[in-house]
Amino acid sequence: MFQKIFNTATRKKEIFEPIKKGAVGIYVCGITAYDVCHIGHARAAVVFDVVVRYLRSKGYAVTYVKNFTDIDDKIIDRANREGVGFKEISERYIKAHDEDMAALGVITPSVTPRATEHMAEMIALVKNLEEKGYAYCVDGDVYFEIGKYNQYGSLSGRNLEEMMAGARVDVNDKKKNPLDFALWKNSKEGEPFWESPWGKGRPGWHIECSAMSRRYLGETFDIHGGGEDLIFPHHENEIAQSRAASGKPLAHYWIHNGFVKINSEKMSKSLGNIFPVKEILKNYHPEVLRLFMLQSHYRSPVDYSDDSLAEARTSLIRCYTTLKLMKDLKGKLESDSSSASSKNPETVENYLGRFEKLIEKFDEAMDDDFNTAQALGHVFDMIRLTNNFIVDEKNIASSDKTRILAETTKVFDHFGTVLGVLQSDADHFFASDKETELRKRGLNIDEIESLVRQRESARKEKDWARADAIRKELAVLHIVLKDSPHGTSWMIE
RNA sequence: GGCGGCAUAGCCAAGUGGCUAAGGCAGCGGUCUGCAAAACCGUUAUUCCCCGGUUCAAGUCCGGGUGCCGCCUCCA
Repeated sequence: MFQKIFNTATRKKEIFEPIKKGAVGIYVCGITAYDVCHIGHARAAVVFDVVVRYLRSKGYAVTYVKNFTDIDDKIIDRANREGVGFKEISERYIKAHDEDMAALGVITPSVTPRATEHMAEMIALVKNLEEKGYAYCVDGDVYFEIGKYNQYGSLSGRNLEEMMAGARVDVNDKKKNPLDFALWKNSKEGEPFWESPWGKGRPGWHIECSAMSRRYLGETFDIHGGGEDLIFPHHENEIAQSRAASGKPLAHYWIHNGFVKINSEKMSKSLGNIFPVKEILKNYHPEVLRLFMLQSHYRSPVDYSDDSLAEARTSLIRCYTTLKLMKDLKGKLESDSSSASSKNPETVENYLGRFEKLIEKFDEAMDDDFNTAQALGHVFDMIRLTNNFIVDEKNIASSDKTRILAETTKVFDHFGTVLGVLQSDADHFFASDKETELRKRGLNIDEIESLVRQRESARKEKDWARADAIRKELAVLHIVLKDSPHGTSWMIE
């Protein structure tokens, strides 16, 4: 099957053809390190994480570059407000970013370049543009002259007249055209600066991505990604700079992820509805957040709310319940020496055949522009099928069970590796979930366990009235009990 | 003002010309259970915002309307 990708540049799904067979170069715009990561950053990170994971699972050697913007107005502002150097701010938030990403199970990109470590490349690029006549210097600022570049607007589907009519562009009389953008900025008194042919200054925002993608992936590479808000002006400007400098296309495929809304509203500082990743992860297992995001297509907006995460948690519990059943059955099989044969040998082949089919369907969904929502549908089909097998288990010979279990494990490994979920041991997952829920609800584990023990002794004495009274008491706290021959376990609903 | 997107069950959400409109959550009936929970089985959209059109065939294409949203300014 071919990999299809919706290319923002053409607004169509296209068949993906890498420049170099078997290899993929992908550049994604990372964060500006001036604050902690919020759920929007998390979505972008998870989306491209899954893209890279899937391409790798298909055998591509993927070089994934995600940058850090570590010098910029907002970083300087924050440093001034706190009375510290800009480096302290950027270091702090890069570190926080790395912690969040690790917690979310996001695989570290192949290269994570920082703007400040590529000054020479940026200066060379700006110089190149100046020499070619695409850039002009005014008072130590260098601007890109869009009038000299006739393809401006190709990515975002705008033309110059429309944008001029829009008129909401910043007023700056140094520029020949209001849409010209800064490649290099003269540094003001007290601001950090680097020496350059235009005097002391610092890079404009867009130039770093052009310089760093070129350094690590070449003049033209396969995929460029980012949030949909970056289409204009950031990516438009990147294309203009790079293409003007090299005469070649910057990237063949442009992928943009949709936004996260909060309770149906746009997330914004003024509404005060920014959710830092760290806050969310206090209340939910990271895979809950991943599952929540992957249940929608990456280009659609997702609407974050407590209810929607709670729902995703329930779904994830369904998955881990099955993984736990598998684990227990595996344990049972190891100490089982019976050699009875299966009642219906064809059912065994039937299971194996259907597992195979689900892997194919999963991959087909992922091939179709990374349709994780559809792929998850097949994951849940696999959950149901595995549960069927577990119900059916008594009729199947041990050797066949072992075979089937090995196969289910393989299937879930594939799904889990691609989506970055189901990566925990089932018992660990439930333990961590229980801990999180207890903390969130302010419940005391000792009290609960004491009641559970009291109920267990009541049950031994067949004092059902007492047992049910305790069940009811715990139910008020949203605690659900599960009796089994080996004792009673509980979890929080 | 310009550009673009979305509208599918109680909720979330796939599906972009053709077998029975995925999947999750919630609900209902059943099996299992001392009672439950989990799991399983069955069930829940004669229909995809509205009106017209194209077609043998449309949720899916075209035209119009209504509603919601995003971008055009730093933003994942």
